[in-house]
Amino acid sequence: MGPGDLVAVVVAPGVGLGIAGVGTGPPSFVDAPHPVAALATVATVEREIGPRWVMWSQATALDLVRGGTRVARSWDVAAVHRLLFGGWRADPGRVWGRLHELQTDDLPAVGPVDLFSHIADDGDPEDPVRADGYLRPDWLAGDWMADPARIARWAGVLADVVQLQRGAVEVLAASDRPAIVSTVRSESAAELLCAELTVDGLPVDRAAADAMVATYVGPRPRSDREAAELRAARDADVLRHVPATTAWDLRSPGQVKSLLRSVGIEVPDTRAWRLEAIRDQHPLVDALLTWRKAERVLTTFGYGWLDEHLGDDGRFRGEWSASDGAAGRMTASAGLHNMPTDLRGGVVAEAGHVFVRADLGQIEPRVLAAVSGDIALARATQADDLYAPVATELGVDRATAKVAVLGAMYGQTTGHGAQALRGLQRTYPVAMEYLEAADRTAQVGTDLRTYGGRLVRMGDGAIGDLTDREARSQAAARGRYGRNAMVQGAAAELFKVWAVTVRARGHALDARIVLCLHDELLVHVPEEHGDAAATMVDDSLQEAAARWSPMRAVRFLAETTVIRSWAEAKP
DNA sequence: GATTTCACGTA
DNA sequence: CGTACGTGAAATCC
Repeated sequence: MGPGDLVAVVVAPGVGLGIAGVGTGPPSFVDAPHPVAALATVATVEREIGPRWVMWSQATALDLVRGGTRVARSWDVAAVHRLLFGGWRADPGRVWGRLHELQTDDLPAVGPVDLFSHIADDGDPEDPVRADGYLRPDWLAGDWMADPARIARWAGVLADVVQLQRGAVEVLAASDRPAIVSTVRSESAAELLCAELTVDGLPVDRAAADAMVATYVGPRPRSDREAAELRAARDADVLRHVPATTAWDLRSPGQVKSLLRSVGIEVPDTRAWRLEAIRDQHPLVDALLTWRKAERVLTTFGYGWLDEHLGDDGRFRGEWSASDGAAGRMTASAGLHNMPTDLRGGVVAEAGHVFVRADLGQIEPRVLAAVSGDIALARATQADDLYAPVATELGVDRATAKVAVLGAMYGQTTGHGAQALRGLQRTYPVAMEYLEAADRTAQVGTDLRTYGGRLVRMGDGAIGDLTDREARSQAAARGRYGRNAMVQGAAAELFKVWAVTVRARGHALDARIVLCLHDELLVHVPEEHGDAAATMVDDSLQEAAARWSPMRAVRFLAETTVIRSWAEAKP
């Protein structure tokens, strides 16, 4: 065994490990009932050899990290499955079935009688593979942990699966997506990073966070009764603008609409941007908008939110996914990705530490230049502000150029951007044709594949009975979805290469990524290494771009600052 | 009780 | 009739 060789590992907490070299011999069981002792084996192999660990999914990485063992490299079977076949579900039964070209729409399940019961009963129960070729549902449900022989066998199944995946990746690489080979590595490492983010959490200063919340909803109520009184007082602040003849519920959009009608304001809905436009029309509107802001903080990002997710160790925790949605972006729960910017003052580096905060500048148009191979647009990426040269080329002002470029990537076809769009088609025909080809492909329901090789499935939409108008509208929506997924997806791929490069290079400085936000990284580092870490983050972007980008000529840049609180970042 | 709608936060 | 996501409360559907 040598560095980078594939080694399959399965973790049965409290029982032991199954380990199998891929293509190098029979699987084995490591008997170590104590979780730390079990994982010490992984740690030793990691240190002495440094293989690429094959895992079924991020769940294994979580087991390892929670046991105090972190590994550098992996092959995450679930992540690779999502790349190859799209969608989100990537449990072992589905992965196995798909690789063996079995029907996976309705997988056999454990439990009461089902269509497969007659098959499930025959064959050797110690064989994870049934007579019909599917994996045994009881094994999938956890019976693989029943004894050492099964655990070892389960590692063997994983090793077989990765051989098949490797074959599928090579076929795809040889046909039209050479980048898939490196995407497999970066997406797998992103799963490791997500496991670490989930376990480590984000540094949040409880007192500072409480103070941020207090500016919107006042100090923490001392009792439920006080909370109810404060709530009533906030409601009354809005309702004093109307006669007290009706008991309006401000939390009900329907009633708010009626409430507005009672003062002569007619709106199709009560969304904030719509009310913002008529803020001066009646004092009620202004009061309502202020109330909404406080209500949002109170219900979603208030004291309850902090109590639920902020640990006594000063770390705020959510669960992280490395590739969600159509485009394969990272997602996080517990509101980590939609925390209002106004509350970022609660995110504070620990004593003796600082944050390095870095965000990619104008990532989507730069990525578009790269994946489409548009030489003219690549030339524009040389500028710090890409929209400036685009505006010059088009003979329009910067704002118009920006709206046009964003509109092209999002599929906007109306409004002021429409005129400039024709200029874009003249000046950057390769990039625009790339977007339009994606649009056309998606419109007819054909699957797409991003530059990095992720399958974007288009087949899921309902076809049903539609009027011509509805059908056209749905086709157009699919077109926008498809063209955006190609850009957003490629941007997510580059972002993850950057993030996992920072993860790897950061070790020497004790720098840890604590937040990923689509185009932004927050890195926590001992303060004496702050400047060095900032340089490392910038260097990592150049390294990532060199590895990822199909075009050397495309320039990527990050704005990087050393800060103590996330609020110090420019908005 | 589960699902959908509306609303709003981030990129 | 630009995109993607997560969350909470009310409305709606079993």
